[in-house]
Amino acid sequence: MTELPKAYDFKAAEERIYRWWEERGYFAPFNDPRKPGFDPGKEPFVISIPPANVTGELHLGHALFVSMEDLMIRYYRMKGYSAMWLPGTDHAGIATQLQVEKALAREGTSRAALGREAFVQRVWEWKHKYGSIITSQIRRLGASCDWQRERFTLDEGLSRAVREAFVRLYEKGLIYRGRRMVNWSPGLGTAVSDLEVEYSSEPGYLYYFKYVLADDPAEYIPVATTRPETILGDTAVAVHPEDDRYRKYVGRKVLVPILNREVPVIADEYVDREFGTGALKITPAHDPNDYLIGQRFNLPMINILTPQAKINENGGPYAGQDRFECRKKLWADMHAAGLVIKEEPYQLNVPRSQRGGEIVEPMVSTQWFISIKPLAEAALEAVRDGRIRIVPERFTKVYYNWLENIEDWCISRQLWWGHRIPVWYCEDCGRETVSRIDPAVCAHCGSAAIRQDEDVLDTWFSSGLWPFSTLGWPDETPDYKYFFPTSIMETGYDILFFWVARMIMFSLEFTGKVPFHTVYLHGIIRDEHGQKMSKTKDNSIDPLGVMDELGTDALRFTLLVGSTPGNDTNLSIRKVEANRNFANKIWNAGRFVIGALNQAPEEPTGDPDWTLADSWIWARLQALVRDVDRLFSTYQYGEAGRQIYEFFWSEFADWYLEIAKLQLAEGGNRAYHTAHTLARILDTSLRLLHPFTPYVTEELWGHLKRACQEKPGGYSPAGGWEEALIIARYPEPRPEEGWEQDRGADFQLVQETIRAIRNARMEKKVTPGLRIPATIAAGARLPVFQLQKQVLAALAYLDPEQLLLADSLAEKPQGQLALVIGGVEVFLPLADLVDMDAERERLQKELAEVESQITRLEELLASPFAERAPAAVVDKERQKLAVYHETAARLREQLAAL
RNA sequence: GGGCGCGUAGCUCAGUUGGUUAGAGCGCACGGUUCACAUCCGUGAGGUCCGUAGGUUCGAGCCCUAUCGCGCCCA
Repeated sequence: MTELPKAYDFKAAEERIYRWWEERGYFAPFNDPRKPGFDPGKEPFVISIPPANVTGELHLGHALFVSMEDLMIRYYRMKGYSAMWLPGTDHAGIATQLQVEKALAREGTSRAALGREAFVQRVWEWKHKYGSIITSQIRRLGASCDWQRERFTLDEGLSRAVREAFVRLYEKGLIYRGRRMVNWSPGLGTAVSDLEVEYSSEPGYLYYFKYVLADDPAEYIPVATTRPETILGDTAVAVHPEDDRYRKYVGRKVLVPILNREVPVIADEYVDREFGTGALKITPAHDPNDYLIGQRFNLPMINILTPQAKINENGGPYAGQDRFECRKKLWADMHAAGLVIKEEPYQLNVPRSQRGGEIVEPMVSTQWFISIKPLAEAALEAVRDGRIRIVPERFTKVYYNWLENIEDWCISRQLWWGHRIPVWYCEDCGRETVSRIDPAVCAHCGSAAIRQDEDVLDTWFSSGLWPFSTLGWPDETPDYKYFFPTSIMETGYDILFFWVARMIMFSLEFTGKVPFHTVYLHGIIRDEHGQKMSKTKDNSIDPLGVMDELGTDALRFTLLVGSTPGNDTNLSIRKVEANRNFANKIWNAGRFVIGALNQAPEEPTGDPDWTLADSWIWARLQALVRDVDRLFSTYQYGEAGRQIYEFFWSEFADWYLEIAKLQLAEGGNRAYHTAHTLARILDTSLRLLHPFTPYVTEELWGHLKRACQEKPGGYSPAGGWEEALIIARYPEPRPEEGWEQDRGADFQLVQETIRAIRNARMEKKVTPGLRIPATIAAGARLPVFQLQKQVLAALAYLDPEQLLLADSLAEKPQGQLALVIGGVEVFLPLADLVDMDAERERLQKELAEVESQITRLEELLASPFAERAPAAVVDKERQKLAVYHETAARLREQLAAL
């Protein structure tokens, strides 16, 4: 028999429990294809973790997805599935490379100085040193991942998968290298994909200037631009073919300002006559739309920028200047040359790099691309035909929309950290060798003078293979055969395109299967007032600090219960505090139950004779189990958590525990069966709660189990105790037995009576703790009240000696406070406290309220409602009306008696 | 320009397939040293029916239309 501490000490418990779970092997699937006795017929439940950046640090986004996925995996594990949650990290090409470069800069050296090989070596060292920080932080959240199966995108196996995928796509002609417009990040010195660019609305200017006709210096076409420096790369001026203002110029030449290069005036439908001057300068090398027009008209592309976004030799006098410096200088020179018309303030749509936020330049560059349309088609079909379901459903539309309008994906990055592109160029014959294993010679001419492409692949390319590459693909490993396709992909809606869509495309392409049957999308965590958390706003919450302060369970429960599918969640410390209190509530209710068990009789002395409270709490528990089951099956995890919370605190702790105290005090058979009920309700509650708050429930469950086992008298559940709560069976719903409604109604009446008396005591300022007399006229409910006399007396603070129960009273007690609860009347002799006038007023007010309800219901029942609505609904209203009638009658009697 | 979400108590949010004048936590007011818990217990106030206006229906916070405000995604 151990004394539990008064408050739940999560600090002492969490680490110990986590270690114990892991050591005992509970995180591994119980049915493991790598182990003897494996049964391929048992259904697995599998989640692959969204890989965290290997150099990242835990933030609330991690905390949310880890909590969600752990909730799912624990639930299905307890439901008896062979649950497997595969953890891992990705190499986060840009982020990691930047971190290491920063470190190098502090040491006074640089990537360039080190050279490629040494640099990559350095990054690996970095990874080995810091790479486990994020995973250890994920562990702190209680994540029951199968760490034996942990993967990293640059692992040998996953690298092989990347290689295989690349080669297959290349051989199918779906990967190509080309000179095309890409988004260029000057600071990073690499191309980025369309998705990695964010557009922000910022104030700027629209610059109006003159494009002078080559053959007539007196004439000009007015043109407007937001980026004057791109004038240097102009190769045409375009106007709308039906624009009368400019039609006459089409086919003639104009002079590029300052450079005086001759460029044609062309006519194209694309030009918006309303915008600016209605004439458009065309810079095919530095604007995506101009690029398309350039191709249509076969215009030359003049690149004016270096990779660092300085003006190159094509910029004439401006060569060597930074892009923004050039903007100013060029414009000043045009001013001086009389070419400027005006500037006006204009709201720009500035493309910025998702990482770092610098302005991205559209630039023509040679890169590798995937022809994505054929893959997209298959991915669309998989969702359309229901093989994959997206939760919440509205995101399917977003998914369709993106895939239907998808552009080829630029997959090469000018970085060193990542999967190097497996293409070798021959210096002799000039052709490409693409190979699964590094070639020694050119596949075409046999020359040894080959060199590998310098670039690496977009990190998302390897992430796209994640659900199957982590299971051994391209090999048909036992893991792959059993665990793939996985079950649910749980992640944020912000990476639906980046990751989810690409996994689906790749999986269908390479494995022929969908990677998962369900996509569950969660939202973003914001601060208390819905603001996005950011370092600059100083409103971010550090999950590690919260866990230190308030416990992991509190944080998890807050995130889980506070979020609904697909919606953002506002988090505040106050909420976490409230849930820390909940964890403590669980703990203390558990302490009470365990204490009760310790003192309870060893053996029953007879069959159970269930009290009203016993029946009620049991019925409520079973209803809860049914609700939770239903809610889990529809992904309403938050609602499930709320309902368990509500049950545990407001019903079990607030009511049943209080009544149990009385029942335990009776001793004997009643005490035995009460303790038994307490144990069963607590056990079931802990099971229900475990996926939400794993630590406190596991800890307490262990104590409960021990306390039960110390008693020989059968306090344990029918099926016996499992080793640990994490692998215990989740409560299964069972149908109602028929008695629940009536017993529930009886108990509710008792509750209402107690509340009414408490309220009256409060209003009349009766000394707390003073036991007062009472008379109750319960009518037909008399038997219920007779049985509940003790409960009533205890919870409403009545004097049991002076608690009179009757079905009706021949004469109303005089000068007493009278309460009406349905057909039940309660009289409290608070003579010196009762002001008759005030009483009359109170009763009249109550009566008026009840009468208005009666009128409302009578009208309702006289309306078409009575015939049109289902009988059960009508019946419910009729019963309500009957109760109101009774209440009104009692109130009138009392008024008359005053 | 297209699409989506949100707008419910002072604050932050829940609200099963529409069933009948809505709930929680925090906050607030008042009262509590009852042997599980002050990280607590009890009582209460607070929404003139759920942004606004219409509509469908016997019945709408939940469905439809329009409109206002806030936010997001895509172009």
